[in-house]
Amino acid sequence: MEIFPNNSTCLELTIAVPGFNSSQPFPSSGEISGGGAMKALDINQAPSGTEEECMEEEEEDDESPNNNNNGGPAPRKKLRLTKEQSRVLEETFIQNHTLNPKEKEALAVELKLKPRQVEVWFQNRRARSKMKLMEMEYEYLKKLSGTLTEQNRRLKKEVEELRALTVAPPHSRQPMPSSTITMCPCCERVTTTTALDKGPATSTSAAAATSAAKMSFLQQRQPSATCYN
DNA sequence: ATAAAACGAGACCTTACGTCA
DNA sequence: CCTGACGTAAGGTCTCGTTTT
Repeated sequence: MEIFPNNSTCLELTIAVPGFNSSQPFPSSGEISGGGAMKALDINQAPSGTEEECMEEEEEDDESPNNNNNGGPAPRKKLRLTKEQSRVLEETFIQNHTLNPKEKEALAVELKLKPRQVEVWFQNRRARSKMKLMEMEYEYLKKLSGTLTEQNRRLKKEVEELRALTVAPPHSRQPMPSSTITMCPCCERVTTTTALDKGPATSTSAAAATSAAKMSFLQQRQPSATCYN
């Protein structure tokens, strides 16, 4: 599973979620049209009989038992979409995360729902997708944080070892300034320039060998001498 | 041409209902 | 049967882009 593109500089995430095309996160339909009056509609209807049956009788729900309680606020009834309705909505969502008014209307007719219901379903579906994406993003960043912490720990240890190796014995040489060992934050290359160029300052051959090995290791880590970042 | 009002749509937050353990 | 957790449909509000005045 591909998480971040290598050159990503923002939190744009590309995660393959089953049934969800993340390469087109939330495309705007770009369509402006009427239809705002749908907001006031009460689309609740009384569930009578089976799930399937209750969906068959749309368009007459304004007189449903929900509204028969003498002027008081009608108790909200939970509508459950049928499996088939959910399947069609899901398939449509995979193709496009937003619907223009025509598509919404057509889908509503096909599913025997009201356009407002289709609209709400898509709103909630987008929200769920986003939440799932954010959860995955959170998990990824948590792992990344752990990895970087561990890497940081190792590099600090490495720097300490290098300092110990490159600092001369007390009587033979001045201690090396700490600024001579640096690490480029962008390419993670350790740069040791000043004193090391003059060769190992240790007096014993064993220490010299160790130092040479370290230098060899470092040179492997930094194939080019200069970082232009 | 520009600013302000109006409008529409999506995002976001919240509530309420149905289901299940 | 009761209860709490969870999923989800839907209501309300906010924000932003576009159109109209």
